[in-house]
Amino acid sequence: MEPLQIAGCSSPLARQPLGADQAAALARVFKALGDPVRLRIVSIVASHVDGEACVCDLTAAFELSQPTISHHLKVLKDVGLLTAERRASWVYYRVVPEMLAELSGLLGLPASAGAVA
Amino acid sequence: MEPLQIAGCSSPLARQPLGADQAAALARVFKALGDPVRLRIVSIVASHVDGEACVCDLTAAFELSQPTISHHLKVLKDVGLLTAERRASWVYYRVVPEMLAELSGLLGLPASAGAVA
DNA sequence: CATCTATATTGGCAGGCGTCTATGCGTGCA
DNA sequence: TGCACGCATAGACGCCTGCCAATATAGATG
Repeated sequence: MEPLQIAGCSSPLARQPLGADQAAALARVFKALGDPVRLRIVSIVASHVDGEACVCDLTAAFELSQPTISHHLKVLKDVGLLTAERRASWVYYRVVPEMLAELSGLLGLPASAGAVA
Repeated sequence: MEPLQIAGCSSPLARQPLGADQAAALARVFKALGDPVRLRIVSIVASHVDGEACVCDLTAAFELSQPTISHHLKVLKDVGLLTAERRASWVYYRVVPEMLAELSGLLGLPASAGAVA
């Protein structure tokens, strides 16, 4: 279960139809973001001090069980959106900026393709 | 089932933790993109001549039944990623550039937060 | 080693999702 | 008016997913 290898698909969606393989790889990432809790987790981690947060920070932010948060973290890590690092008793998660940038660039339009004034 | 109202959340994910409501609204859109077929549909429509494609163009691009394609189109339309317009016997779909731009801006990092050369 | 804390894994369950076939609806045409 | 075509909807079925309680693992501490 590799974290995904988005070859050179930094071009916008509108340039040419996505291949089946690229679409499958990208869909995994979007699906990971397609959950309110996971979206908030990414946001919390990204906006946290030093860009990292431990699991205890996250469990405190939701009314969900610790295993559930751990599960969501695993999903986000598996698709390459987060990385984990253990320090002492705590595990700190960080976002992978390149991955967000990759998605952002993919969705980004080729300059004023339909932008309303 | 309104197509979503992403108020003024054009700021990057990392600025501050997403509220539960914003996260729920955004997750709907990402979830819609979290399917390989739908991702390819968006890409095909976006890259098609005149930026629009009819259902027949899409059914031809997949080895899936016509109702399945129609279902995916409904999902994409419901979250506001596509619009539909009937002309004669055909229904033409278009992407909503503002929606893609919205997502792109949200994922976009606040300038070189970790961009590798 | 015993134990406590922090996190991960397992297993189970209810609900959601993707797909199909069958059918309905709207449009163009003879 | 009737038929053919393009597309949407309805219903069914199997799989995936999100949630939890229970348990396992890893590190710190005594």
